[in-house]
Amino acid sequence: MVMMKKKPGQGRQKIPIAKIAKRSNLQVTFCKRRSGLFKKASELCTVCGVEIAIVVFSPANKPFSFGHPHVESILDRFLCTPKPSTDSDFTSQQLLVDQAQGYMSDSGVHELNMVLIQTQKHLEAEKKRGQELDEMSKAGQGSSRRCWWENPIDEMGLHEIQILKAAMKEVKKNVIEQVNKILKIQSCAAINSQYHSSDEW
Amino acid sequence: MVMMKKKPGQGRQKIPIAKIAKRSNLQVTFCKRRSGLFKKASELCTVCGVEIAIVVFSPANKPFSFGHPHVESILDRFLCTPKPSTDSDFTSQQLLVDQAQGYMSDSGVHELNMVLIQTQKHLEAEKKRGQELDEMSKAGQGSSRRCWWENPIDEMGLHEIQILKAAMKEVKKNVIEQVNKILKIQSCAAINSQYHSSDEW
DNA sequence: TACTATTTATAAGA
DNA sequence: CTCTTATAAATAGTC
Repeated sequence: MVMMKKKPGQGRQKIPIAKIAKRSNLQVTFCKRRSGLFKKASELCTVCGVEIAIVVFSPANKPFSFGHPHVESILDRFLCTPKPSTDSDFTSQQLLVDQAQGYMSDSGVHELNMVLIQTQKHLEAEKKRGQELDEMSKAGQGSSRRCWWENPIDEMGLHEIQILKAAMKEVKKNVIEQVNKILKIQSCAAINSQYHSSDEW
Repeated sequence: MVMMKKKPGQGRQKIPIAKIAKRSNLQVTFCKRRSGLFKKASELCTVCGVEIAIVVFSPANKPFSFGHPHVESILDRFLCTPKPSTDSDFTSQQLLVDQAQGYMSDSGVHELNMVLIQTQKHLEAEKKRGQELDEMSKAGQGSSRRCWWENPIDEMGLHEIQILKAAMKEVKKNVIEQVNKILKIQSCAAINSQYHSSDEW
């Protein structure tokens, strides 16, 4: 920090190594450190050009989140990524982008990158959609021709109804995701069409 | 930090306020700052006794994650929590552009093209697979089959109808919101970063 | 919220 | 990756 004046304050005290603070300080400390954490994340995004999502539940169980470019997109991507890892572990799913560690640069690279990014988003969407269709197909091959949750509700038992109720939020989320996918695909297709006319890139 | 010796090193240099680093330093910087970020998160967990999950995609698109107690439990909880869409969120529309122009722009055009082509091939494959699954799903359903929400209402009990009515109302509202949001973003041709925080605990 | 004394994080270099 | 060092940045305690 920048210091301009000198006053006999006591400054930052010794390190309370860990554990908990008293509740009077807990709220202040949480706010400060959460702000600091999000700032660090923001800097990391900017400096290194990466995508980060942070979810924090406050001492009062209030959700706080940071995300660039978008919390949910990152979480979706992460949750759809095979990650046989444990917490704080570093998994890696090498994407094709890794092969693009090049040296020379040229005009039009920016446009290419934009197209690549859009295409990869499109790919992710298609992959996920494929997985979902896979699950639907798998489920439809059971003893019944249709999924259990597609049955009329009055044919369900109490347990199924409860599950359905609990699943409504999931349904809502999935609908929203579908809309996002469609829109992404449309925008991607539009951008791609601009470049498909060129034979060589 | 503890200092015991003095040598004419150059120490921490001035603040590269933001933007991007050159690729030689990018990897190192990313590792250092990611470590620092996770450490900060860990401290926040311990000191304030809260739950935190962080997901980071590296410059090479490798997923890194931190979570206490568990990443997925926190993400699940967050995704199931009604999201206040109009919290204090800041947007940095330049981030994606900067990212594309910076980190990836030193990739060769040829390499980028190769990556793009491969990605598009992959995309086509996924699309085709999705269509096939779509056909299977459609065929398996038959004419008598339809989505559960398309079932005649008189097959449902009154209580279930009320539940579904309320739920679908929610779905509709959220979908509209999401669509408007996405369209707005697309019209700006920018991707924004979100910073959701609740003022109350 | 602001300020300050300190602690902590980290950019470069070896 | 690890270690060192000088310096930038975060923050605990206080008002």
